[in-house]
Amino acid sequence: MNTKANNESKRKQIRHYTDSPSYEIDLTSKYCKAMLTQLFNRVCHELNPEEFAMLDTVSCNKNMCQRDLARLLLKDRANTGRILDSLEKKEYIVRHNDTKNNRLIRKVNITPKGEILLEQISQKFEPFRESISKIISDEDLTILRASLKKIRDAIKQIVDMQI
Amino acid sequence: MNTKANNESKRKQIRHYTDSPSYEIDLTSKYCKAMLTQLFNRVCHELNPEEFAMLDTVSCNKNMCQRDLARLLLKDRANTGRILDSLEKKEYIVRHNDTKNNRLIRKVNITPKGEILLEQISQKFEPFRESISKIISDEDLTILRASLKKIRDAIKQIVDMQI
DNA sequence: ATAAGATTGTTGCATTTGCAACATGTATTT
DNA sequence: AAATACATGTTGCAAATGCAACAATCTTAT
Repeated sequence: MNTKANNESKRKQIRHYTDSPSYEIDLTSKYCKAMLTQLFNRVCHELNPEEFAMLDTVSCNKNMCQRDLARLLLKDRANTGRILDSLEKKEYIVRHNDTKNNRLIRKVNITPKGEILLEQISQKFEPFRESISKIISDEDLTILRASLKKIRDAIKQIVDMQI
Repeated sequence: MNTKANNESKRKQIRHYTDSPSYEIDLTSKYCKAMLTQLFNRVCHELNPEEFAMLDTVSCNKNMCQRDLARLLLKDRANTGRILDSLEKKEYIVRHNDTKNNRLIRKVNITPKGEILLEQISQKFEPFRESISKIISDEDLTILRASLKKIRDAIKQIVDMQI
């Protein structure tokens, strides 16, 4: 084969990380995070974006234990517990002890107060959903989501998330 | 119009943040970061992923001042300076004082030692580039990148990044 | 001309995050 | 039965990050 010639040609033509999809995803994620931070600073003083994402996940997944929440959100158990502490203190969630495979766990559920807050915040997001639907077509959005999922699935098989 | 009936129907059907593209991008970015962290732990002890992204950006943008680098990488000036301190101490970059609009600035450039390291790391990334090209078609990758850029551009107009 | 404001980089501090160790209790193995 | 390994959640500490204040210098406004 042409491996040696290939290596020579590759040496000149570096593939930069900053041109990779991974980097663009990271960059875009930073933009999204900056937007969320500013939005919450202006509009919602009850939660920060991390607590909001956790509350939304709790709302979508009833009766889930902390570690499974951590796995969904890709956070470690320690910070998951701390965010839940904060949400519980503000009475947006409740925790109760339960068992899973005969092991003691803490299951989490959203309170009515939490549901109401989530609904209020969801309405404030409406303009952003609309603006995204204006700049990206439905078909492209479908492709975007599918591609992101493919990337996550591929990475899931390579690295161990050990949460 | 049907605004009131519309509101009623929306109240029941909450749009969850965890279903949004923004959330999926954030999640995927966490997967990518986890992969990078594990990869660097195994394979490269000279740099961490943040330093690597900075070095790659410096390599792609000769003679750039620190604040412009911060703007490209979406980091604040403080951390940009700290990462550059580390890279300079390891002799992968050099800084020299210069002026821009008659103001004193520090311009950054990669050293030959830095170029060599970057090339080595780039080659170790090859398997990942290949695996991504296997799971996502070229057309979908083009759409993915374009959509991400559209999202960044839209956010750029809404929020001030003040770096 | 003096004052106010802008640009660049650094420092210090508070918050967040990541990671390892621990406590507790359960399966599994020998 | 004892030992080992696993699952869940918590605690403590180190590292990373974000943010505001500062120093130095230049531009603009009054």
